[in-house]
Amino acid sequence: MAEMATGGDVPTNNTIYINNLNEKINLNELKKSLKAVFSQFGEILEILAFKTLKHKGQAWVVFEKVKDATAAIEKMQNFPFYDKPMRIQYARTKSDVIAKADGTFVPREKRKRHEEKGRKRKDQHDANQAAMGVNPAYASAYGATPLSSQIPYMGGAKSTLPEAPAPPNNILFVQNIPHETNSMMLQMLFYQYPGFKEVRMIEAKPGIAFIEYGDEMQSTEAMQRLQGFKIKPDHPILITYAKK
DNA sequence: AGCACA
Repeated sequence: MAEMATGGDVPTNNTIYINNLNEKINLNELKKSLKAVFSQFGEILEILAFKTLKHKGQAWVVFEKVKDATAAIEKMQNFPFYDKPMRIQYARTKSDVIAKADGTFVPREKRKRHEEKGRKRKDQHDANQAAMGVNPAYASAYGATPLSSQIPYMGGAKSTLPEAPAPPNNILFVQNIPHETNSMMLQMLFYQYPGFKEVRMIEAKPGIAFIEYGDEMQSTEAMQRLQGFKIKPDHPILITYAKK
């Protein structure tokens, strides 16, 4: 039943386990950036990260659907995140949110490693197995918003901007960015289109950014794909060419 | 390196 094609030697799971994360980044920002990075693959139920010795530099991202976790592993493996390549695998065990949703959650006791260990392991294993099938309990509980539905496709029609549009440029000018957005989030968004070079945000001017691509064809493609993208609900970004 | 359930 386990498919081993991706993410190392661990069977598929709703949850991805990420390590080699930059330990200097504070947890809130880290989680926000992870959310920004991985939301493109599907609905995320939860992101967990801890700063304890044993768990720093690691995070768990729980997807509603296993296939989204699979896509995330394939597409984001070794992605340079805060200057370090992410290492991504499936998590070894099912996340509590998932177990709760499919009815297989068994509260775990305080860690005791001296007694009944084998037996508890087996119970956990059985619970995991029991949930491997279809899980209608949570399948419809979350309204995933596919990336495509967030992107108003311009369909070749000229966008009628109030001001004279700038001529094509390999650098894009992005406006209406939520103020809590950081450059890593934007990098994640724009990196997925070919030719991506860099993101530049101006500290003194929140809400805008410049995104550079190798050439105009590439910047144009990215602009069309990400035009109106909502980093935050009811807050579509506006992308134009930067002025030369 | 390190697989959790703040």
